[in-house]
Amino acid sequence: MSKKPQTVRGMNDILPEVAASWQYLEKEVETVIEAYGYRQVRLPLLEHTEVFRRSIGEVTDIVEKEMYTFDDDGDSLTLRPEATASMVRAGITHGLFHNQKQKLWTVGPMFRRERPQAGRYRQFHQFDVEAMGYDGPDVDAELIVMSARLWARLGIDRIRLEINSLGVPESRVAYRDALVEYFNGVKNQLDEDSIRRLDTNPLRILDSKNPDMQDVVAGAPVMMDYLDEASAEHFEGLRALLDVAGVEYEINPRLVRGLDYYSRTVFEWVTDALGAQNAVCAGGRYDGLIEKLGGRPTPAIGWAMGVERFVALYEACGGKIPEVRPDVYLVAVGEGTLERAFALAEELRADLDGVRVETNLGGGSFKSQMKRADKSAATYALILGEQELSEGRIGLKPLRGNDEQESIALGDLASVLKQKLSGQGSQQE
RNA sequence: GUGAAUGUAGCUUAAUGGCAAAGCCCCAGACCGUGAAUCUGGUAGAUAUCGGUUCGAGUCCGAUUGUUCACCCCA
Repeated sequence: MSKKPQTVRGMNDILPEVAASWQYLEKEVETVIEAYGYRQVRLPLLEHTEVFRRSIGEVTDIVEKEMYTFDDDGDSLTLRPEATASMVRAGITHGLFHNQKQKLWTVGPMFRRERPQAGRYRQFHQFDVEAMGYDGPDVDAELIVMSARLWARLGIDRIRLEINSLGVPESRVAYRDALVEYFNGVKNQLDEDSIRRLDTNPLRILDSKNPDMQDVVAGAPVMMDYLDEASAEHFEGLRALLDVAGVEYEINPRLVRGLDYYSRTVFEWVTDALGAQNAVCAGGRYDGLIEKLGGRPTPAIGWAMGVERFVALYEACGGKIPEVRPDVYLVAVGEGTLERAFALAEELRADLDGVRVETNLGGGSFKSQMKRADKSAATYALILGEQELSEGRIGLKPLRGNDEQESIALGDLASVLKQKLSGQGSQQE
């Protein structure tokens, strides 16, 4: 055990069984996202540290203590802790926002140096969807509806939507001041964390889970009362569209996000199925970010979904992953059969596109080859022995039913298989 | 980052401080050219790591490390 190398803390190997779940679910997500006209981009994992400092915010936990940052010959580089900043940077770099709107998505690993826990890892994975150049609220609603469609499609029901509006920066500043004033007035009732946040991020005090704090929090001023008129109208527009789409939501006036760049619409899909890691998919509008990073003023909104949490939630909701198994397993025993079987397998793969043909590798007795065929869960075993070879035929044995083994002329094999496999589908439960 | 629990074969789990076990998995055979059932046999652990207490430590103590739970944070 001691000699076995270990993964770096908080980093996971995704082994075949789990990877199969990921593959299946990632494909589902892509199908939904692309149905809304979003196009995929693939971005570097490394950015100049400055990109994240300026977008996420200097005083956020992510920037202050969770980033993997290193010096690269005088350049400070950072493994991306989230995708939005990189997406915006890429758009600016390539002029994607010059009189253009963009609907983009990406998926991949993110890195945050947090203390690991189930559903929280130092390398984790996110789907990220961003719409730039749209000032909403129709696009706000569409992005939320898109995620709702995904849950519905996959039978994910232990999830609910919370929305809020943070207003424009000016109204947010006014609100923040009011909040600080209120909390300072009741400072003797605040817990240690909240007193600390008073200086750093007073909005987060609203998020406190400390039961002793609930009364204090309940009496705090509410963001909605500080919203500027345009933001309030925007929010009403979003609500109306969500109603039209039949998406249920809850207005959570205490919903704030941990990244500084958000403005107006923020939302979070939360679940009770994953313990403390209850946010599965969350996002919001960031109308000031593109300009802040050096682009033209461009409104934008997006969301990110944690793949690990998404997969866990799917399973918690009873979701199943379709098994992928071979269609045929080719057994070859006896003089000269290996060579013929090897060539035959290639012929089948060429003639029957997409059919999964597994050949027995490494020899073995007839019995052990048949055992492997059974264990592979293939639909059929193809049996090529000396007798079959001399007759130009091959045995086709169903492994998943009581049907008799058939003898097929080698020349007819491809067409017979094609018929049999299309008749019952190449995938079963 | 704070507090707590936990770590024994690939997996699941045994072992009053006294010889480290079992089931599953895997391999082979019983069975001749036919898988699954049954039976027989076989492979495999420096009990996470380092140190301490003890005649003797998987078991007790300390540190380290991984994982997990809550906080924190967030996807």
